[in-house]
Amino acid sequence: MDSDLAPTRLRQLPSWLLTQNARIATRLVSHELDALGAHRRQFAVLAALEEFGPASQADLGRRCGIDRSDMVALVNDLSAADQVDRAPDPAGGRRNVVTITSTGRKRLRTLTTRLSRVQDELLAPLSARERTQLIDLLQRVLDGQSWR
Amino acid sequence: MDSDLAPTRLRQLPSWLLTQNARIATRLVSHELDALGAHRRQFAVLAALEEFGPASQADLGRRCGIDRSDMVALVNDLSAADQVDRAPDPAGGRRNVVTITSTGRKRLRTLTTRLSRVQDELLAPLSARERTQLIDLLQRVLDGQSWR
DNA sequence: CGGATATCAGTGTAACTGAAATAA
DNA sequence: CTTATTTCAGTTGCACTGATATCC
Repeated sequence: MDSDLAPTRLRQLPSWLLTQNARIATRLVSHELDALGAHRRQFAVLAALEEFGPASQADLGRRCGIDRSDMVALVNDLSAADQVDRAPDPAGGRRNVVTITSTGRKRLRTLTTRLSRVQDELLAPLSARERTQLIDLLQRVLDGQSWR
Repeated sequence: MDSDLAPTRLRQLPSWLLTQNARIATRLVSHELDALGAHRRQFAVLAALEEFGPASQADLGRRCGIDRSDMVALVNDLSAADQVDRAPDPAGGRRNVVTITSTGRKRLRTLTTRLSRVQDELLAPLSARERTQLIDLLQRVLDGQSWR
């Protein structure tokens, strides 16, 4: 695809621009992570665990924008790779407590550096000032949406 | 999800912001189009046909960022709904010529007004000036990528 | 009884891969 | 033979729905 060949109606439609940008971002990121056998959502979960400490699967889902029902398999995989521990919450309930392991922290560090390289590639057309501007605008659009 | 609860590592990661914004944009758009039995990519194809005139399926794919192999079923559906005509190119080759019909133009007009309402909803947190800024930044990031 | 959670089964869409067939 | 196109078959990741089970 050559996006400069796209119809004006699409090129000026925010929802289309967002999905197309997301598409190329996903492609760049996935390709980068492929070499490590890692997935985008695993990074999100590990980042949430490191920043906020142990959490339930439902919390992780809310924080990362991942459905709780998808979180099950996600935590299964991370747990199988010893990047997180999953244990029933001693406080009771059905709740699990998911904790990042030292292996998980190491993995997170690796993924972080890899991903930051990809961001540079993705945002190459923009100046540093424009990049922070874009980040700010995207955060505000996202924060403006309430759902469920 | 409450995006303001997301880890800093995610909230400042452009690729994550793009995919999350794309997700909510897709949800808003799809929900709006559901009532009409329409799909997002149908709008893209119709828009391309109206702006550039009859085109091959491969051209449509390049213009709209849709894989040629997915374009087959897409044109099948549009054709079944009499929104486009598909005929072998008299110039020869395997190429088809896809043409928008008057039904298709009417459909495109309906979809356009519906979609512009959704954009307002999506970009509600931004001023008019910020919206054009966002559009500009997204266009430039997209244009900066060359692939295949 | 709610209310929150975890889990499972299944669906739909989009994006993509790879190969075959067609025709200049 | 090369190239572009259309088409088909299949895979993957992701988002989502709905139901069930568990626990306070």
